[in-house]
Amino acid sequence: MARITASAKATVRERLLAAAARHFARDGLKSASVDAISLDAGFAKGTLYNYFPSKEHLFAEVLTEGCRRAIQRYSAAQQGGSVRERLTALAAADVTVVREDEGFQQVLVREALAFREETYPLIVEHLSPFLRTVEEILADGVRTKEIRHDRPDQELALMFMGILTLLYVQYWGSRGQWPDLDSIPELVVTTFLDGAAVR
Amino acid sequence: MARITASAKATVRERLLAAAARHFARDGLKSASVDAISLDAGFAKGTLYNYFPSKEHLFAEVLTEGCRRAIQRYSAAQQGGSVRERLTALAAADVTVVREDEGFQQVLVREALAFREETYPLIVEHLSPFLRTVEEILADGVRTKEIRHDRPDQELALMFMGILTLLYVQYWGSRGQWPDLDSIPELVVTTFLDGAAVR
Amino acid sequence: MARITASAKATVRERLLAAAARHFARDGLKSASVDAISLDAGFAKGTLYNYFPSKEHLFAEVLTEGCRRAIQRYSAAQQGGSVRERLTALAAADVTVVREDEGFQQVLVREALAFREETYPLIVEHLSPFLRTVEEILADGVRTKEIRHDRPDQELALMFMGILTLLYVQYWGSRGQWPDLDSIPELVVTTFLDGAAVR
Amino acid sequence: MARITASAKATVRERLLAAAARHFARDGLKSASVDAISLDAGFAKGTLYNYFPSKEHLFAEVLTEGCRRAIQRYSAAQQGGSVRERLTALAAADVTVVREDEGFQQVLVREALAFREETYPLIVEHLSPFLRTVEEILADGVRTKEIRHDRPDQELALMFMGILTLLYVQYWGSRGQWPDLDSIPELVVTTFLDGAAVR
DNA sequence: CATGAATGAGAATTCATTCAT
DNA sequence: AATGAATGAATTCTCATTCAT
Repeated sequence: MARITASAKATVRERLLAAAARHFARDGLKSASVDAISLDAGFAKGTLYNYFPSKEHLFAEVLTEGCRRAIQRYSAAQQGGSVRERLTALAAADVTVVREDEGFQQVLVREALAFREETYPLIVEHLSPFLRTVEEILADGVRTKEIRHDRPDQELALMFMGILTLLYVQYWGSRGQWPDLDSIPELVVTTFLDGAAVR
Repeated sequence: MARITASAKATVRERLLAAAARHFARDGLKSASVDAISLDAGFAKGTLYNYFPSKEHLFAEVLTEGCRRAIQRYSAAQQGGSVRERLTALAAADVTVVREDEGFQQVLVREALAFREETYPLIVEHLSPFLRTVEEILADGVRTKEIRHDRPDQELALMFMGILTLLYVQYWGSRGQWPDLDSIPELVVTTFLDGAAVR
Repeated sequence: MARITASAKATVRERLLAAAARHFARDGLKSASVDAISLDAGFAKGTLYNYFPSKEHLFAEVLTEGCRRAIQRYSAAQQGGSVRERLTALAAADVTVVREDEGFQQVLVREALAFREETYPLIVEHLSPFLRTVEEILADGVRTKEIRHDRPDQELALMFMGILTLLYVQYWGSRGQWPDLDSIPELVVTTFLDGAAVR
Repeated sequence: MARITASAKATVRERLLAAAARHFARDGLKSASVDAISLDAGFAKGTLYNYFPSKEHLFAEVLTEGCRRAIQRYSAAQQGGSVRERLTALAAADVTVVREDEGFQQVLVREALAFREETYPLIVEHLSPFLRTVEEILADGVRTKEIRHDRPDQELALMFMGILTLLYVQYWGSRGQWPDLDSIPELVVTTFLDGAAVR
């Protein structure tokens, strides 16, 4: 089966990555089995090693690929409108990505919440553009007096992303019971902006 | 007075559990080593099996023990005062517990965020008393018009607990950089009640 | 099976080493199977790893143990007598060791002839006392005019050891046809001292 | 004139054999990699299997080819002159072959010293013409009283070849420190004929 | 009870070999 | 004829668990 086209190779690679994402999302790095991943992708176990030198490298590639795809999250953020509108749009873009790449994004979220030495830099690299986008929106909001200025933008941005992450976890954990993906953008924004207190 | 019993010589079982909590918190269920746990507790590895039938049982016991200890979280909640005061007190009590039993609480949080089939019931069992306490406070708040009534108490309570958990994760992940434990009660309450928007 | 006596542990270790020596002698480092060695020694495959951290370490230990036992080779050399008598005695002592530890000595000889980077230092360490003993005998012989002085002692000593090694290899290769072990001491000495030419 | 054909463009098979000889000489049968051999020869790994059915067959072919080339060793032996002169000429011819085909000859020597069942017949087949040539020279020498008659010609011939082999091993092992190739013919003859004893 | 040596199922990884292109 | 992707048997090594002492 030699002389396969470059695109065919890329397809195999993608199938392996996708299977790996599913397994890592469900089982974590340690518990996921290389054999099972390969088999799940439709190949014998040896095949995986023609594409990735080790389980750890495969995991890193899943993370990287997840990040690469997630770039759309923040690049889709629109420029104009109120802070509420822009944050909602950002969250909506994010939800779209998550819906399409559930495995990858689960792995990202799991790693983000685990804070492991080995993957921390990768995760930070992935999160920071998203965070910066949020910070910019918030900074604009402070200027327009939409956002309170008694808490640092960075901390607020972290909270926004945290609440969003939280809702994903809740979504995955409840198997879609509550919340569902579609309601997440509004939920995260109202939670973040308005709080629970009566005004 | 509690201090007297607490300082009493730890039983073998408790030492094993504490060591297990530390290791599970750091390494997770799969990566933690039975051998290392036993050794860390000051025993040979065989000893552990005189107290727990398997690694999985040990993990479950750590979870259970963590829950048992965490009961103080919500039982310490005071009855009177404003919603803000009561939620702050509840969070403060929670922080106290976390500070004392960091390993156990990390394991709980990690499991809570992973939503694994095997441990889900245990986690829910642990969370529900806490959640119900929050719900009660919020229900009181709705009655006193301190809390908005356009969102179900249950969902709001979940968000409160989620934000609290988030701050713990952020605390552990940043190695105490931000936030520190002491600032968490106020942070969670203001985030939850007030939101980021200017009023 | 805990609380085994120290001597029982040593026995297990020795059985593993002996089995390893047999297998390494026959198959070499790469082809020998850790599982087969453990099984051959009468243990399950995992047991070997309670005594040696890796196949390479095991191999090194076999080499080291072979060297340790081979110390008798040269320490048994008598002081007095003619060069011929002393060399014969040295070779005879060597043959005795080889007869008792055939596996170990085969591994040593194989490694000595392979000159691999990894084991070269160990081999040299093992050979040098033997070589020095030969050199001393030869130096005495030069003084007493028994040995020709037109070739460096070191090179002559290397040749002596080489011829001895050669005879072992020939013995193992011919499966004892020629030479047999008993005839080796005289053979090596007459080959080394007298040469094939008529005088 | 031989040089013309020799410098002719090597066929694929010959390039593969040459690469294989290099790798087998360095790494041995087991550790050498089919992949690396093919690549080293300038082909993809599949190509090798168009010429040799298996790694073992390839190894056997390297051995056979080494033997075929080594025929010059003994065929170059001159007829006239003293035993010393004839043996020196034989060794010199041998050294020339070794110098040109180092990889092949290293594989041969390694195998000769390992005495493995699988390759023993091949090795013997290769050695016997060389041995017979030596035996003939020695038999002539016995007749002319140049060679002692108290030891069988066959054993003496084996020792001569053994000492020669030994010097090659020592040359390879010391990376040319001692002896160098040029000095080997005289060394082997003087060691073999004269011995170390003063006459 | 505590111990820790022995166990062996299981996991990651290697690599000679096959075969479609 | 050359290629190199796919294969899967084989191998090393890990570690939870057992159990004799």
